Amino acid sequence: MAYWLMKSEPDTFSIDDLKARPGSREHWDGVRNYQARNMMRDQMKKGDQVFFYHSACAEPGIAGIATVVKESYPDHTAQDPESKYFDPKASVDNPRWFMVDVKYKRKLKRLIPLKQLKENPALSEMILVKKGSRLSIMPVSESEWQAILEME
DNA sequence: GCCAACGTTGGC
DNA sequence: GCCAACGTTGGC
Repeated sequence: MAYWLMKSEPDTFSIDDLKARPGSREHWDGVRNYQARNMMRDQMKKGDQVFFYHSACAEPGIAGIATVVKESYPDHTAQDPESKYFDPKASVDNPRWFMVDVKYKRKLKRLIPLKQLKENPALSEMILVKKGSRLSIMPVSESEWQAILEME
């Protein structure tokens, strides 16, 4: 089992929104970055654990935990001209973009702010805290996962 | 295959 | 809303 971190803008889709979905599960559509896509498509497995990160908001940080419940399949929003994620280069034969399904597990006891993640020496190598990193999906090592849980 | 121009992310 | 840092696009 692997650990991941996935970013979402809470104004669009927050941890509470995930919890409120039918079955508390949702497909993770809209990823339009190749690095993030490749990890989702090739490496994310059912049962993997995910930190749900709130980005581009007043208080960026880790809000909760989700579980991967369905492995990668084509992101249909890429083929929908009405979608803001529409990609004219995507097709049924060449979907180009993929997504997984995740299920709400729990919220952390408190939101762990990015600021505090940056201050934790155990997390100094985390992609999230590296300058200029914009990856919306990234692997988290087991030691980083544990270190973050200890900050709860 | 280079690289300038453009678009996006996301913290602040 | 600003803007630094990246990623992507497309002309050549």
